This record gives sequence, C-alpha cells and structure tokens, in this order.
Amino acid sequence: MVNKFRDIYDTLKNEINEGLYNDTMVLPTEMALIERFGTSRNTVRRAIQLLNEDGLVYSVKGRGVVILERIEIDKKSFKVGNFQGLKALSADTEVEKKTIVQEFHELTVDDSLAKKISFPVGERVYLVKRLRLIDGKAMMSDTSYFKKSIVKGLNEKIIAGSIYDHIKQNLDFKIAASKSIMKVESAKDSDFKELALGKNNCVGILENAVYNDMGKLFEYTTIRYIPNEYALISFDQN
Amino acid sequence: MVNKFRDIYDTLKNEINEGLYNDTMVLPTEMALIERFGTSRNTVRRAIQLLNEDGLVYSVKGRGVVILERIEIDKKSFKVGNFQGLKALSADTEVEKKTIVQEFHELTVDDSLAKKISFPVGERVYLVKRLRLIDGKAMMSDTSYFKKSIVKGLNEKIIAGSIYDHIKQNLDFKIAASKSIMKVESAKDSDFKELALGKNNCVGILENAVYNDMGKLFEYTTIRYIPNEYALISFDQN
DNA sequence: GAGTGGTCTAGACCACGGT
DNA sequence: CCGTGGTCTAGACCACTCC
Repeated sequence: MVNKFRDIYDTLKNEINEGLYNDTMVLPTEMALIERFGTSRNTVRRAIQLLNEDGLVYSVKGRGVVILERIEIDKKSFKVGNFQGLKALSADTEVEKKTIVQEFHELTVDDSLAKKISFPVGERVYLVKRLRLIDGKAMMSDTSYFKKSIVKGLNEKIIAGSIYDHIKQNLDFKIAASKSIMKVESAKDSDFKELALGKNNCVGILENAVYNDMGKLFEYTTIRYIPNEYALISFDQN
Repeated sequence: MVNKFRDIYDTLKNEINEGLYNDTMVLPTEMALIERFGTSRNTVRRAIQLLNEDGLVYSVKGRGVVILERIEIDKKSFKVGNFQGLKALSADTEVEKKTIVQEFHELTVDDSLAKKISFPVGERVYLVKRLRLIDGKAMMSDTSYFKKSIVKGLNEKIIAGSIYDHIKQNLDFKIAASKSIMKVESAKDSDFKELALGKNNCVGILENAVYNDMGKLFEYTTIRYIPNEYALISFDQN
C-alpha cells in the first residue's frame, strides 16, 4: 500500500466496474466509507475526487456521489496525454511495429524555429525525425527537438531504442508534465511521400511540449498521423 | 468572495502572469502563503493544486512550487472541453457567425444508432442537425441527439437560438460533465456538399457525450469540421 | 540538518437536496 | 427537518531536496 486514498480509489473503481452499485447508481455516503475504511473524511474525499477526475462519478451536494452512465468510448479509446509516441496504442495489441530514424543531428534554434517550438533563440538542440510503421504501414511521423543542455548525450543507438528509457536510466531529471495541441491540416508534399495516406490529403497533428521537474521545457515533438486510425478522448467537469 | 482557495488561486495566477516570480521561477513557500493570506495550509494547497491543473506550475517535494516555462499555445488556443458548439471560439473575435438548422425531428433509437451514441435502444430522442457558418464560410456541421425524457419541449424556435439557454432557464436539471473524442477521418459525400472543404478530402471530428447531475447521458453530439482552422489543447501531469 | 511539499487526522460550520 | 457533500481549520508525521 502506497497511499490510503489511492487504495480506496482503486477499491471503489473496481466495485463500480463490477456493477456493485448498479441498483442505486450512487456511491455509499462519505460517512459510510469513513467507517468502512477506518480513515478520515479528507482521505475518503480525495479518493472520490480521483473518481471524479476519471469521469466515473459526479458529486452532487445534498444528494451524493452519482455514478455516470457508461459510454462506448470508455473501452475503445485511450486518454489524451497517453498519446505519447504510439506506445499506448500498441501496448496491448498484437501488431508488428517498427521505427525508422530518418534524421538525427544537432542545430541551433533560430528565429523562425523559436516561434514554432517555444525554445529560446540560440539554444542548442538535437533534432530527431522518425517514421513509425505498424504492420508495414507508415502510420505517423515524429519530429522531435530536445534541449541538449538537459537531454545530454544522445546518439544513434539511443535514438533507435527508447529515448525515455535513456532519460530514466542515465539522466538526473524527472519528466513532470506535458501540454498537447491537436489539429487537422492539409497534407504537405513530405506527408504524401512518407505516410500511407492513400487517397487522403490531410493529416492529424499532435504537438507535444514536455517539461522536467525544474519547470523547463526539454522536448517539443510534432506527430503527423494518417486519418481514420487514431482517436483521443478527454473528460471535463462543470 | 466566494471561496478563499479560489481567491488565492486568482491572485497567484495574476502574479505569475505579470512576471512577479520571474527572478526565481518558484512560488513562495506554503508557510509564506499561509501567513500572507491568513489561512490554513489546506486552503493554500488547494489554490496551488488549481495552478497545477492549469499547467502553470509544478510542485516538487523538497524544493518548492516551480513555475513552468510559457509556450506559444498558451495564448493562441483554447482548452479541450471548451470546444462546445463553437461558442468559445467566436466569443472574443469580431466575426459574423450564423447557424442554419438543417434537420429537426423525433425518432426512436434503434440497434445501430445505440452503438454509435451510447443511448439505450427504444429511447425517444430529438435529432438536430445544424450547419455553422463564419463569415459566410461553412466551418462545421453538428449532429445532436437529445433524450426527450430529459431535454423536454424542444421546438424550432429554441433550436434556432440556444438549446443550452433553454435548459438553464426552463428545465430542472444541471449540466454536470462531458466526455469528448477527437478523430480525423476521410470526408463523406455529405461533407463535400455541406462544408467549405476546398481541396481537402478529410474532416476533423469531435464527438461529445454530455451528462446531467443525475449521472444520465442526455446529449450526444458529433461535430464535423474543416481542416486548418481549429486547435484543441490539453494538459497532463506525472 | 533545515526546509520543503505530501499524506493524514479530527473536528467545525455551511449550502444544498429531498422529505 | 435531516442527511448529504463543500469549505476550512489546526495540528501531526513523513519523504524529499539542497547545503
């Protein structure tokens, strides 16, 4: 057990998914949960808050914690922010995936690049361009910029494997947070050449800015992917 | 003042945006904020949590609350979940917008529709199909299903105005939460006819499932929009 | 070792829903 | 009116960062 509130959250989540509360569609009251788990009110409330953030329940003052109806996308898709590099997608599926490194070199950020990726002018960066194939089909192309001052010592071997494994094992900083932007744009010449677009002439774009725990941006990645294959979901309250 | 923690959050957010902490890029410690605002630790921590959720700061145990570097998309775009009906987009811009109601009638959910929109078979619903024009250009088309048992008494006049105003003013339930799914797909014949796609042959799709405070789905809307005009952003931690 | 944020407790009062 | 969740307080102990 790491955290009490995490434990209570896991327990309740399982019980909801198993349909334990399907008769009332309401969770037990906070008082009942306090007694059951032998804990304080704040701790129970934190667990319930996590369920809220998951989109599983909705708390109503004076009534109780209502369980939300299930919808189809809960199972088929994955959350925004788990859409990193395509790991989340192929994790539990039986597909052959392959990554081709198309470009890898250093450069200095100039004016126009600075506007695109929010890195300061003059910053020394690695550029990594990779193509992702699934079952031989070119599904997406990633262009990543890494700050050399933070992500030290990249080389061809690391690039071909997992850059994030390298960060975790060899570097002394933590990945803290990321911001994503999603767009649909007309395909460029390079997209037609590289991606299995078929008759489509547009691409989905997912831009990802990643922070370390000093609050510094260290990666900016743009993913261009083909239509009809991917979905992103999100949940919002109030 | 509604909430103390909300107040502290607003204050700190403004100070961050004004660059008050640009020298250290760290927020004052919790103890300092407790003294400054004359409040308890929990309340200060709730305010900081909101800043975390906004993607403005990141808390590090043992070091402090680090202010995240700014990136371009912070200003240009709007958050996922505010992408409702296009209100958020045109709110602060000087554009001529127009809505055309293309379809409005009742129907009963059958097997195939149930799979698409997660409503139970046999449920009686309103179908509303609308086209959104901005400066005379057909930017998006919305297809909405509303449960008649919850969203009562829709008519042509309400549809032409704002359905959500009708809900707020005349109906006795609250909008609680929503789930969204974002995709890119090949355009259909109807898209070519209705939308200002130009040479593009794909559309962005945003599906939205909306809940009331009883945990019941009452709306399922599919928005099909043209490329190159819209962006959605999200923020994730850990 | 000093100082920071993370977890947890035990209690109080308030606002809202349903009866 | 009672029971619910929402806000807030005051205090304790722990885990981590940095010097």
